[in-house]
Amino acid sequence: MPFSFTVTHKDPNSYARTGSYETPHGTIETPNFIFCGTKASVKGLSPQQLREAGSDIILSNTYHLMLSPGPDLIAEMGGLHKFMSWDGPMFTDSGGFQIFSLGHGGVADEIKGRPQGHVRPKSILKITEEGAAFRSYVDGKHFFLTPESAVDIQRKLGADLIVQLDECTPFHVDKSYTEKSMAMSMRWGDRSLAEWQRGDDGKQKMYGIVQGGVYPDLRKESCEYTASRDFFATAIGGSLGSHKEQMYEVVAMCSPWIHPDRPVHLLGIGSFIDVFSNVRSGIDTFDCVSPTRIARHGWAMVKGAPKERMNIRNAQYARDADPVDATCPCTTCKNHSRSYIHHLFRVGEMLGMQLLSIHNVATMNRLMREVRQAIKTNTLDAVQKEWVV
RNA sequence: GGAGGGGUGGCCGAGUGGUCAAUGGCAGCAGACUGUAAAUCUGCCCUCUUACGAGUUCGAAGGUUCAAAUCCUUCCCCCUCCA
Repeated sequence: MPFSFTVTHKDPNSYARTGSYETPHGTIETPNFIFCGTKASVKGLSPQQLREAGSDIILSNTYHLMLSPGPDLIAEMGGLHKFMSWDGPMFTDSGGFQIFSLGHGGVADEIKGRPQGHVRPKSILKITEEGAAFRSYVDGKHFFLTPESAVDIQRKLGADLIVQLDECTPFHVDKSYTEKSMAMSMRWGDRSLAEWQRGDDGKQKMYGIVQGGVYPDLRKESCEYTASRDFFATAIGGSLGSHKEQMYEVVAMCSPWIHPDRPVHLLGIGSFIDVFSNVRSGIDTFDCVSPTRIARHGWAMVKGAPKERMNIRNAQYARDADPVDATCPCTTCKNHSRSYIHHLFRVGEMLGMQLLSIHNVATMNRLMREVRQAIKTNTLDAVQKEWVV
């Protein structure tokens, strides 16, 4: 049996749990973190470096790979695992997030009403019942992504875990739009599932996505929908609110209604505090661009630091001979000083971004290891205090 | 010796009578970033002030003018070309 999910321990006081998640490319322990390699690359890191930093599973994106190099090319090259030389478990996102982000900007832009003035041409053209029409930001060519084509592309990419197409609903829409959008995502879910079942070769399993914005009744309805269908796993998506507390509420309002035997993924979330909070709502896997993105922007994630991190570009680190985090076992912290990495950022050497990416990836992996251990030993509160001040 | 060009805020470099505390870029100081169109973006960046605002600036010193970085005079310093 190439796929299975087994809950190995349940926290008596919350929905928190540990699990063992088996895929054709290996078994991972949960809760775990899935690193974003959107365009078949976790930016700045080789698969070997990811492994060395303790990573178990990575993710790639249907939309971006559809534009370039195209699913047929990847299939011709032996599939995404072989193409990018990652032999572990792999997840692909469906492109649902791009329906949102290419139409509305990023999460922060959308929630804050896009105050930064930085207008990009919209590259999403139209969303209809049939699917979403895009104009490629690469060459302007038109693409039409449907639930069926999203599954077909993901089949050609060949990740272990794939996702139904959904519309990632923005925050700034009213309830009736959110409800209509959710209903369409459900129909897209059925179509995705039908297309997946039609070509099922036993090598992939599919996630259904919970939508419903910040509304408890809609979230419940969406959870019940995914649970009633033959998805292997559940992902929580869509607008999770305008601030962290609201996000935790939205995830928590799903917990009672999500299929309890299936793995649960929370899409796009990944700070320390977010992991602790959402694990208690039963989240088994997370993914987030933040660890690798903020690394490229000079931020090191640090256990127990104020705001969970330090800005290595700050002048105070120019002559600091200590490692980024003396308690961190990663190769960056074992071999390099804050002073050196600060210097690399100052002069724009890409090694700086790479060293911090290694550190942040290793730190997320350490976090997840400690969270798993904490759940098993019922010490989640104490471990959280070590990580989040 | 002759002819010409130029000296602007840490650097490069606009501006050639008022809308100039002075465009830009770089450097500097901070910040944002959550299913990645992100090695991106934002703010600050003479002094004092939270801000309003005030005070000193455009090689130096005088002068013309209601008003000068911009015009005139002298001086100092740099560069190019011809000898």
